[in-house]
Amino acid sequence: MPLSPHQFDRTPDRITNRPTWLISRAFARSSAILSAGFEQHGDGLRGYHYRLLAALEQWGPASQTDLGRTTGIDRSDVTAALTELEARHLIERRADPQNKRRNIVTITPGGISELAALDAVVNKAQDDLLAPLTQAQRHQLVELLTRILEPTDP
Amino acid sequence: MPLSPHQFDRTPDRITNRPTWLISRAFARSSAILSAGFEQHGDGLRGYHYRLLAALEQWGPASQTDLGRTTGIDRSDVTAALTELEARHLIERRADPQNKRRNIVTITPGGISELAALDAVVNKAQDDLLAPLTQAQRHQLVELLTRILEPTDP
DNA sequence: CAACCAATGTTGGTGCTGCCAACGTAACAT
DNA sequence: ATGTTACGTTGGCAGCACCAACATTGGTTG
Repeated sequence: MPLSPHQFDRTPDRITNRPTWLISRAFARSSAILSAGFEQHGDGLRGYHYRLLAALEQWGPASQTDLGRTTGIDRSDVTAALTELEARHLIERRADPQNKRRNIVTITPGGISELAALDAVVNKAQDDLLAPLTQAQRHQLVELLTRILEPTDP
Repeated sequence: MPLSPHQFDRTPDRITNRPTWLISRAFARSSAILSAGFEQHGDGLRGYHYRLLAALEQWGPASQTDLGRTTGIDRSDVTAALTELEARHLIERRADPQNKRRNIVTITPGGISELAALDAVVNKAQDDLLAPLTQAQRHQLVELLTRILEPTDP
């Protein structure tokens, strides 16, 4: 009885239990939740902008290359995202007197409050995503994912 | 001492310990590993093709809409990916006599052996990705991710 | 039966993310 | 002084996810 609907109520085993598949699905859900949140509170800002603002707020002024390194965003994408942030007066770029090829990027007070708003969005996304897990399980998940990511840093 | 290099040897806390961030990084790693593998054994096939072949091999012939439902791929993307698979004679499309708007998609013997090759790539990707984890931890991770994904199916 | 609505495949387009190549300028190394 | 590296910028590409519109076909309802 091919093509009957109840044949399709689960994903293929070959795929379902594979970490790479699960991670891609988790990422899809996570992205959907985040972008929905960004769209609501959206001044058109997205993940890249959030990462950059967070890095700036946490570490203070930095060059664009350093921002790229710490946020995992390519130099060229950093340039584009910063331009959009600058247009909204959320960051400032000024030339480094010590090194004329370098821009020193600073977060503005407006950027800090925007970051706070985005933080709320991102925090809520964590809860939405991890709703089915207990606190201990959430911690476990973070631990495991961290371990996966750690040894590749250098 | 702003802008000193050792200021940047870690990612911002605000981001680092957040599941959405970790998942996005894990996905990035996973994608990189997979696409590297696909490129080596690549006849230009990518994730979509693998998912579709796997679904067909596991469940037998199906309509495109059903394939989309089970693989989580949009109808329009299913169409495109199947066209590419068909050009390589890895699948066949034929009209459903019972329902003229429907295509019945079948995997060919060539498709099955291609799937086997891709399976090897995907299996290796699991090992590469989860290298830092013990078997128990891998199982734990799968369990946690599955739990996150489950309740949103309906 | 006729009129409407739902499903199906197709086309074409969008957005986000992650990359890479090339360029000019500036700093550094030898 | 020369060559090499770092930096920011521009422009492009690929993969994944998603959406809108359309013609065709099937089913449903008045």
